[in-house]
Amino acid sequence: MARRAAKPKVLDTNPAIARVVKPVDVRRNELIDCAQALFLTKGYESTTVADIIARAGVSKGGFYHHFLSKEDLLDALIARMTRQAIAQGEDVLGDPTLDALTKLNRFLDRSQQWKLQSAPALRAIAAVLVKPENALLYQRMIRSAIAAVAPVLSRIVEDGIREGVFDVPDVQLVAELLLTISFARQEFMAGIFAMVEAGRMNEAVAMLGQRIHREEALFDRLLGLPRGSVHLADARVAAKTLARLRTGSAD
Amino acid sequence: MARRAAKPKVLDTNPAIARVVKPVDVRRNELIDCAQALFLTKGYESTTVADIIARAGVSKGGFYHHFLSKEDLLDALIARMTRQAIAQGEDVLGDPTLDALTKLNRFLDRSQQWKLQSAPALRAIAAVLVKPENALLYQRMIRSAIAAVAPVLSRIVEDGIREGVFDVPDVQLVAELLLTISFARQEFMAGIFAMVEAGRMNEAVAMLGQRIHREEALFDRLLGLPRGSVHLADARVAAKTLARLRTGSAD
DNA sequence: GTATGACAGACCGGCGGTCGGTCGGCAAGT
DNA sequence: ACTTGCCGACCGACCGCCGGTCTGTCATAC
Repeated sequence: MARRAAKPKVLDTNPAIARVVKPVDVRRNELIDCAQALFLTKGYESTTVADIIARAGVSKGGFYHHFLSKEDLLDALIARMTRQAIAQGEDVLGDPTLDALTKLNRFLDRSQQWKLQSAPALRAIAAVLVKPENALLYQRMIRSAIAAVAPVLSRIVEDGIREGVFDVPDVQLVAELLLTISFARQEFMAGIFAMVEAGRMNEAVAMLGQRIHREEALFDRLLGLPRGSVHLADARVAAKTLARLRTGSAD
Repeated sequence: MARRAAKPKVLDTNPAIARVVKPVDVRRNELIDCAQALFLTKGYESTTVADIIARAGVSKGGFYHHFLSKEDLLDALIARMTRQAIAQGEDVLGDPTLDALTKLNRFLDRSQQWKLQSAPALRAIAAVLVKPENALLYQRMIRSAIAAVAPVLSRIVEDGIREGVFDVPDVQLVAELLLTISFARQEFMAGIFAMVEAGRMNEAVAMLGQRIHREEALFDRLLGLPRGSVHLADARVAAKTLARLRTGSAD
């Protein structure tokens, strides 16, 4: 029997499955939601568009009506994540009464807070993201985040220079470096999480604390600040979060 | 006609195509050679194993006899490149009469020399590597290179600390940062190359020179050295290389 | 009613990977 | 020196699956 014989003459007449029509934004976001959940658990390459549409309850045609390709969906996902990320923490920047160093520290504290409260999710995400097969996903996220946040950081640094407190040779470069360090921390954290799950809690806490202090020193240096100016994160709080993480893990 | 009917009863009897047998190392390296050439021109994803075997004159079966998968071949390629990279420049490190700063500068100078003499190839490679579809290739190369070179750099930095000249909070972290900066330069260079090809040579030279000076300042700072200690690259030489690149480009 | 756009799903080409089969070259037996 | 036998390098038809296309259908707005 030839393959092409079964031309779609009459289809979609199945009354059991009702066709649901939704506003474009809703459908788009539903698809992005599903994709996000799948990408961050199975990885980008391993997730097929069949997986996505199955979870979203949409057909292939529906999918490609909203997105040009699988990668186009990834773009949309990254864009949404980036938008959400920069939305929070804009208020800190707007306050003109704050000096640059305070702004920076508040900014760092803010992101620390956010990381803590979403630590369980981040643990899983970090584990997936570090896997080599997700290089594309990883790179896109980081580049997009850097592109979005670097200008914000640059503003703060420029303020600091104007105030005569910061001293940096290249604002843009330093801002990107600071962010690069922050993202490199993700790989470090993947190791820490592994350690915690292996039961070597004390060791993990010690390493994390040390890392934080050393990164702070690096930040100070890069920004031309006296030692102890930048406050990256509280080591005790971080330790507590790790402890909470351990009890929360299912395996 | 059913698909499976054409079972391979008798095959490979075509006398026109002789079967060539080669030593394993030779074949493996031939395949890696072809893959390298293709990956660095077409990109990793766009290169199919059909492309590779066509170029190498080997069958599918031959390919999978030597490699477990396309990614396994990539691993082998990266490993070979890394091996070659660390092979050169080992002599600098071995010289015990040199102080750490001199070693570092020689090390940087050495890699600068290498980059200059292979500039045309690097231009093409940079253009391909920066494309998002090659994220895997890019990430693997960088990670492998960092993993290989970081210990070498760390050694130098540790020597410098022992000499009381360098002052860094975290040797490993700083070494990785230095390398990260160096690799981030590749993206910067892609922009410079584009500028050169657009005919804005003066602008490109100026930007490159500025970048070099600023990176040097950053290196000094990260290593706790007085300004002007680290000599990354000669701006004039770099400018000349750019000029040579322009005439050498085919388009 | 009718135009429009959201959605359905059979289909396609091509990809990475598999598998039964083939044959060159070396070494042991004579 | 000639045959034989074996091993592993090599072959290529085939497979399953995946991203993407295309024809066709239906809900909704006007």
